[in-house]
Amino acid sequence: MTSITEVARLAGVSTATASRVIGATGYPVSAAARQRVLDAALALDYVPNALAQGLLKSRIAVVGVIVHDITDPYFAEVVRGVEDGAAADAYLVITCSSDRDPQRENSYVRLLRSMRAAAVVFAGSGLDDPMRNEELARHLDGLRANGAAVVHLSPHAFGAPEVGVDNVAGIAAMVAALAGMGHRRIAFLAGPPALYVARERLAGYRRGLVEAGLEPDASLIQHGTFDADGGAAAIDALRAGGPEFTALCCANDLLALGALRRLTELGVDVPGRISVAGFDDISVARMTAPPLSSVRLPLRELGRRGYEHAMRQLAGVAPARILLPTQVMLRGSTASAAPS
Amino acid sequence: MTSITEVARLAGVSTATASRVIGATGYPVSAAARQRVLDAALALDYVPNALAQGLLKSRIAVVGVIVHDITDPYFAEVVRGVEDGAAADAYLVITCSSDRDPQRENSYVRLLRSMRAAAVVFAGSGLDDPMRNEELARHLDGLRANGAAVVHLSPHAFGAPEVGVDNVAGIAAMVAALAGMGHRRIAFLAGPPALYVARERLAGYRRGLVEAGLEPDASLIQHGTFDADGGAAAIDALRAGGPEFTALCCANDLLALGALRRLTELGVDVPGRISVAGFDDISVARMTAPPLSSVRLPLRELGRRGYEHAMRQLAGVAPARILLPTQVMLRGSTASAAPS
DNA sequence: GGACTGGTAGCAAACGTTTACTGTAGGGTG
DNA sequence: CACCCTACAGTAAACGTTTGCTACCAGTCC
Repeated sequence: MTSITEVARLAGVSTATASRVIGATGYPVSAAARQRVLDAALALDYVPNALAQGLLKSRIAVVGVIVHDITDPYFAEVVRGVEDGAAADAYLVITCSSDRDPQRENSYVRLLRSMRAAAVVFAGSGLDDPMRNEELARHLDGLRANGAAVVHLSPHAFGAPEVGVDNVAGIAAMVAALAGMGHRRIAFLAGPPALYVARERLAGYRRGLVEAGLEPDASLIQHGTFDADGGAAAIDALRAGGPEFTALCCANDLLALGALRRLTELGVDVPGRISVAGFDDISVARMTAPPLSSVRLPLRELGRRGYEHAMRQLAGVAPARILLPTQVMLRGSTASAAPS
Repeated sequence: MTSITEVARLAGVSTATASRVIGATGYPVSAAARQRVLDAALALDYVPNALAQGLLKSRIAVVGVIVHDITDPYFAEVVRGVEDGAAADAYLVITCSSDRDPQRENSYVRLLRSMRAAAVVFAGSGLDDPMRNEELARHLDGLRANGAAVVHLSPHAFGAPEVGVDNVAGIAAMVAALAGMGHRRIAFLAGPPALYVARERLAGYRRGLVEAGLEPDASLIQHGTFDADGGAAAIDALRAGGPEFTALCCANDLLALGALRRLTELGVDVPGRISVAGFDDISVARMTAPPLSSVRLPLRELGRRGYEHAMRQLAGVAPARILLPTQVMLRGSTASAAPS
């Protein structure tokens, strides 16, 4: 493991000079010495020790991303976006799948603190859980005390995300689109009530209904887990409950995919009998049959902007909050309401 | 940013004693001193500096995973598996999406070397590209010279994976299953010819044909990119070429999903007219209509075992190679060959 | 009573960098 | 010629740990 000391020795200079050449600082070094150092570094296959550098700076070129589960396409996209930004600066990205378990999340944050990660990006939504949030608050303070940047990409207990997505407008736009197709009874799969992002989306649904002049009906709203199984279960619950509806709007794509699968199993014609719409527009949405109508979220961009926001924080600028726009994508899973 | 020095001062002991308490080494410390140190650490919210520890050990508790693209469900699963293993040891996982670009891969490996990552897991397959492989060989040597463990999860230029999946047997089993349904003309979407893993899967296809007593026919094999667009394009090419076939076996699920989508667009009945089978069994496979028959790969386990293999390398044991078994999952996209 | 032993504790070096500070030489300026 | 400034080079301290070595103390054994 070659160190800068050996490079300096081979080049016949002090470690200071070697460091100044390698680090490409502006400090003046004679052309001859510079060349000798460069040659030596190449000959010895010298790679600087980031730990030593980090120790000195109390910060290493690493960003942690806390996600629910990297296996969830939503988060994979976001992480990729963070990576895109990071790669440009030679930063590395640490992925932390917390499964929304407060304990795991805390232990990840602690590890990131211990390695002096330059920034921590919370990709997922916060959970309304006083116990958890108190502990989280302590950790956030700790992170910031360590000089790390903290960025949220979803609403959380302590406020709005620094960089986020306009969930309310997005869902409202989808509801408007469905209403525009003649749907009057639009059910909603809302996900877990404790998840702040799910609440925002529910609010978007309500706003969409109001704007379309439709009557809210609590029996049309189903809560549950935020994944495909939750979507399937919600279908069963809705059908058991008996409310009539011709369209189903979902708080995310996984719910919609699960609902779609269950409806297909039950022999319900989509979109003939029921239109189904998702939210997030993960890449799978295009691959189902029928392809899923959804609301496109610029997830990769969200990640990249989150990274950039963090870097600006580190640079001392306090950047403005950003809400990225969404886009309704109508595909085969939605159609005009059948004339009743 | 509290250091162990402050903890020691508050506890009224030397840093050595504080370190021995915090580090939970076996070194004897009196109960009184131990308690004072613990109290001080808690009061100051002390978090050890992993950079300083790493500097001393020339190694930090971090594993890098080189993937093609974290957005590809195959790799997301593998990364999650690595995370599962790592979490148990309080290791962190760095995700590196190289897009199979040699230059990006090399720069990631260099960064991982610079931070003295304890291990690097290459999740994706190698590419038959002499230039690239020469440079990669240098980096692997560098990694090992740094004392890092190196694990491959797919075949690569320098040999078989330390922990892998039985691609040949897997595809052969699927071909056998299709043949068992009466299919005699089975086409194959093979992916990029330069990718070692694609070659293995092609070999599995050939072996499956031979074992089923079927005639190989080069016109039934389509190469292309390893994603959904590649699958769609391959369908067009096959249909333009005109060879008859009743079943389509794909070297991975993304190819199959793209093929399925294109066939649906073209109004071809799946599985009535053509059976379609994928490989990998990513979670989306269950969500398409019809649900995709595929070969289940224990991807998450692959990642976890890869991590464990790396840890054993670090511990000085030279563990045996492992080939994980696969499982054919028959779903709605495959059916008996129509009597011709 | 002296030597030894075992349990604790601390000193200080080492890991690989960066950088403030000091030093030196040479050239320009008054 | 004296002075100062600039360009370059080196010394050494500092970052926060861990750990080998030494030191102290109280028993214990002969």
